[in-house]
Amino acid sequence: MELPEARQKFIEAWGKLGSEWGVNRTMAQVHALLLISPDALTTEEIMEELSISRGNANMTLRDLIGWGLVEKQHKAGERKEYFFADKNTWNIARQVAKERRKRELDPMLKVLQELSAVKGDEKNPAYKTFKTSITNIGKLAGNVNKTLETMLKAEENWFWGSLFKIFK
Amino acid sequence: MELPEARQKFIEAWGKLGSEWGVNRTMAQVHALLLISPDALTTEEIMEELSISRGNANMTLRDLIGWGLVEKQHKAGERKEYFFADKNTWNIARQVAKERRKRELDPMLKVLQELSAVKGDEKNPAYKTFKTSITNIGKLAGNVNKTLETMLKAEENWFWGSLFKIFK
DNA sequence: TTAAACTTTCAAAATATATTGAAAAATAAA
DNA sequence: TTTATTTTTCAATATATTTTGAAAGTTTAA
Repeated sequence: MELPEARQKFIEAWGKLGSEWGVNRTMAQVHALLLISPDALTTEEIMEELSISRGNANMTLRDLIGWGLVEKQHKAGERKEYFFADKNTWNIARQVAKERRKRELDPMLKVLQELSAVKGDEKNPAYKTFKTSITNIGKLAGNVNKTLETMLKAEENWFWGSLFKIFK
Repeated sequence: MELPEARQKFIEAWGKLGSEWGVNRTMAQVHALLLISPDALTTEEIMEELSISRGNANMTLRDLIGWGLVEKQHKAGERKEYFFADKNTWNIARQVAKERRKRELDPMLKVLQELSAVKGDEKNPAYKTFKTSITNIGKLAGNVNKTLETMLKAEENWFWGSLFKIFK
């Protein structure tokens, strides 16, 4: 397979994966494009390559910057902005984990906390089941949270190395 | 907080979380409802409680069964079907991990495999960057895959225990 | 059989999400 | 300042996803 076809396929696959994980497809595709581009690209180039509008490109790039996956770059003597993606997959994974924790896990833990204070009659099966489920989900979420905490602090080698030492 | 309000809040929160992770909101809500219900419910009861149509309830329940999260139950002398969710959070997590791996990670690994065979000129920066990115993403995906493999085989205690032993 | 109870299907409608594109705003050189 | 360039905004539009509901299908009991 030649490069242009391979690039196209990767951009498509990354976009599809993103949409399966609740990430806007275009955002995943812009990220994919930047991941395989050696140099920073202009909005214009991104619009061109992915056939998307200026507005879409602009918003998507801001989102990617908000996720900490892309950075602006300016070049000396140039008016326009260039965009560049961190290509270190460990950084990417950590950044995504960090943001999703903040946006989704933290609020969920808060809700579970609130819900665990529900009042009711211990003899009521509906009450007992509710409490048990909430408690168990809370424990799982807590474990996930602690693991993410560790992951965020860790170096890549150490993290996977430790996992594999244990998981044989 | 009293039980009815708490139930409502949980169903809402679970639905929202689902939609952030690419799961149809209604599907997550039906799952939530069954998770906090001590007994198996009929389609009728689910429709009523969540104010959804028969068609929607039926399709959603089939999906949940397809994900291995819900089971049909029949009661002696009854015509209609009852639906029941496994309440063990470890089973739920494993089931979801297993299905998503099959549906998303496996196909992605296959694509990355194909793409790593791209032909090109080692002197071309676009080629070099592409190859490096694909290789690195492939390595990360491989590590995730191995970790999931271990998780799927493991008992809950062993899995988290091992994580924490290492992660202090 | 026949009929009642229940489940499934799926085209149409409703809703939600993403995208466009042109105007307005911001920025920086002349 | 004025002008040219670039970025941002956002109402309108397009697209994608979800939901409905009624008809068709299936199952069981009489």
